[in-house]
Amino acid sequence: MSRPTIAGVARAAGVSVASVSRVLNGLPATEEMVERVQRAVEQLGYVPDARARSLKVGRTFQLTLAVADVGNPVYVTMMRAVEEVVSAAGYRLVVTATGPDVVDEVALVRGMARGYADGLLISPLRVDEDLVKSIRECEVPVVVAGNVPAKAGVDTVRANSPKGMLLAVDHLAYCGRTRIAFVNGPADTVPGAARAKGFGDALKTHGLEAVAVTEAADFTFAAGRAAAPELVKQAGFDAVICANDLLAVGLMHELAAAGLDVPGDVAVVGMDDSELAEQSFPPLTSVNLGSAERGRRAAELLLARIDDNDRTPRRIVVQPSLSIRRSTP
Amino acid sequence: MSRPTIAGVARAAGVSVASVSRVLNGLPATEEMVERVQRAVEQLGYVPDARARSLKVGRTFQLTLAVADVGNPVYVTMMRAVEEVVSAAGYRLVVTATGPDVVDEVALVRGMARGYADGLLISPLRVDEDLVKSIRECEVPVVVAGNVPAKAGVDTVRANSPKGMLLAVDHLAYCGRTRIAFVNGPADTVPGAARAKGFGDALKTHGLEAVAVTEAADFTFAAGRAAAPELVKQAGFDAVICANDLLAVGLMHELAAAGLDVPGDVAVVGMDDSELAEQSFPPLTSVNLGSAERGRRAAELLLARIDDNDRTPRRIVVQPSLSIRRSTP
DNA sequence: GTCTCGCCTGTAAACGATTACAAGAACGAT
DNA sequence: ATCGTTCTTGTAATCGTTTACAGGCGAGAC
Repeated sequence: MSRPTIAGVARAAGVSVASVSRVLNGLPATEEMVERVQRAVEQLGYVPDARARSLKVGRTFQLTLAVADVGNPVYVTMMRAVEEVVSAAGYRLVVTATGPDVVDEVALVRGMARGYADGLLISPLRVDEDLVKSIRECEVPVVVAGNVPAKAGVDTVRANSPKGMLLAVDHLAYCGRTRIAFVNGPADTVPGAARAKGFGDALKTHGLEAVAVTEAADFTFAAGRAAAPELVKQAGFDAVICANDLLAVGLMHELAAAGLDVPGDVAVVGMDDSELAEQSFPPLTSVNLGSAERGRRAAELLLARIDDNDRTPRRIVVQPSLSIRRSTP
Repeated sequence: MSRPTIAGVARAAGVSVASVSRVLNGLPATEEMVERVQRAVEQLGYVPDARARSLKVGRTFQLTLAVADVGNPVYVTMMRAVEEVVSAAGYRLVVTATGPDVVDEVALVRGMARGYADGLLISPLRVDEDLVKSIRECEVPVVVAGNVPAKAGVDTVRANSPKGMLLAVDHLAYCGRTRIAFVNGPADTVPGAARAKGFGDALKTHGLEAVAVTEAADFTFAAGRAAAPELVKQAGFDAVICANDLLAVGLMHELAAAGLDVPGDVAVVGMDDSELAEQSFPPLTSVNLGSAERGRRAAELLLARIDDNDRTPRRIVVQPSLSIRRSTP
C-alpha cells in the first residue's frame, strides 16, 4: 500500500488538489472546505512529500552543520546553540563530520549542491585557496565559524584566540606561575596557528619566555597523552596551557602518571570550556572561547543571508572569558 | 546568475536532456556523446539538483539517526559506527536530537514524512504505545537501537544489559567488593528499567543484597553529581555501579569531594564504555554494551530493510564485555 | 537490394507538490 | 434586472530530473 498523494486526498475529499494545498498551507478557505480536507487527510494519513514540496518552492528547510570531529565536546556546545536557533526558524539541522583534511571539506562544500540544504555552516580546521574558492562558488549561502581571509567576502564568526590566551596567561601569572609550557594542536590548522601566535604574544606582554612548546598530532585526547612524555622530560615548568580541552585532559592523565600534582606542581589551562572541562578531574580551568555564542551568531548570520543573499558579509568576533576551576591554584 | 539545469547543459552540448542524464548516470553512450556532455558540464559548473532527482527516483539518499542527547558520549561512538556503514553505502547521515520526552520522539517519527530521509535509526529513551504505533505506520523503514516489544515487529538491535550488569558484579566480587550500590538513571526509561532489573538479578546470582539504589533525574553528568549526597549519607558501600558513564563520572567527582578514594574506598563501574570512560580520572572501569557494534548492526539492518521492506524483522542482541580500568582495584 | 535486428538518441510523460490564472458564485449597488 | 466586485475554487503549468517508448540509422544476412 503506497502512501497517498495530494491527488488522493483531493479525490477523497471531493475537491481539487489546489484546494487541498491551500488548506494545508493555511491560505484562506471556507470553513467547510477546511473541514473536508482535514477529514480526508486524517483518514488517509496523508503527509506531504518533502521532496516534491522543496522542488517546487526551492527550499529544503534543512541546514547543514559541518564539523571536523563529532567526538570533540566543543562541537557539542556549538551544535546545541545552532540547533536552537535554526529549529526556532523552522529549519532542521543536519550534522556531518568532515574529518580533518581540507580536501574533505572542499568536497563537502562542492557536493552541497543545490538541493541538499539551504545553507551551510562550516567550522573548518584547515583553510586553503581551494576551500575559499569552493565556498564562494557554493550554490547555497555559507557561513564559516572560524577564520578565513577577509577578502574572501564570506560571513564569519570567530573566536578571539589571542585575547583568550592572554586571559590564560594573566590568570597563571596572577597565581604566580610564570614558567609556562604550551601544548598546541597541529600548527597548520587555523586554530593551531592562531593559538600559537596568541601564546607568543601573551607571553611577550607579560615579559615571559616560553618554557616549552609542543605540537600534538591532532586535537584529541590521545594526542594530548602522546604529547606528554616529551614535555615532562623538560623539567622546569609550573604551568601548561593546552590548545583545547581534550589535549589538556589527555595531558593531565600523563602528568598524574608521572607523579606530578595538578595544580600543586603544574597548573593546567585548557581552551574551549567544553562540558569536558567541567567533567574532568580536577575540573579544568579553561578559556571559554564562546562556542555557544559563536554557534548562535553563526546560525543567525546564515539565516539572515538565506533571507537576503546580497547583504554585505559580516565578520563577527566573539570575546573570550575564563572559567576558573581547580586545575589552577 | 542562477544555476544551470540539465536543460542548459543539453543546449550547450547540443544534445537532448535524456542523453545528458544518461551520461551523468553512466548509462551506455558513445565516446563522443560522453565527451561533449562532460565538457558542457565542466564549463557550466553544472551540479544536478538533489531535490528533483530524489523526487523522481523516490530516494533522498539520506538516513536519519535520532538520539536523545548529543552530549552523551555513548552516542558519539554509535554515530561514528553508523556513519561509517551508511556512507560506505552511499548515504549521508543526518543526526538529530530528540530530547528526553517520548512525545518528541513520536513527533519525530511522524514528521519523518516521506521525503526527508530514506530511513530512520532511532534510539529511544522511553517507549510507549504511541511510539510503537508511529514506528509501524512510518512511511520509511525504521530500525530501533534499543528495546521495543517483539510483537511490534520492527528491526531492533539492543544491548544485553543484564549480562552487562553481571559482568560488573562479577568483577567487583572478584575484587572483593560485595557491598554494592547502584546509581540508576530514570527507571521509566528503557535503559533505566533494564539496568535496574539487571542489577537486581546480578546481585541475586551472587547471593548479595543491594546496599543502596538511587535514581538520578536523567543520564547526565549533573544528575550523577546530584545523586551523590543521598548515596554518601548511607555509609557502608564499597562499590558503586552507575547506569552510564556520565553518571559515574559525576558521582566520582562528589565522592572525591567527600574525601572518598576511588578505587580505595569505593570502586566505581560505569556503563557504555564511551570515550569519557577513558578520559575520566581515574579512568573508569565500564561495561562495554557494544555501542559501536550496535550502531553498525543497526545501520546494516536499516540498509537491508531499505533494500527489501518485506524481510522478516530481526532482533539482534549484542553481547557486552567489560573494560577494566583504574576505578576498580 | 531489401529486410531485420541492434544500438543510439530524442521526445514526452511522469514524480508530487505549489501557484498563476481563469472561471464561477454570491452579493450589493445602481 | 443588470452590472461589477469580491471571494472561492478548479485547471493547468511548473520545478529539474529520470526513463519508457519510439524513431532513425547502420550493419549484417538473405
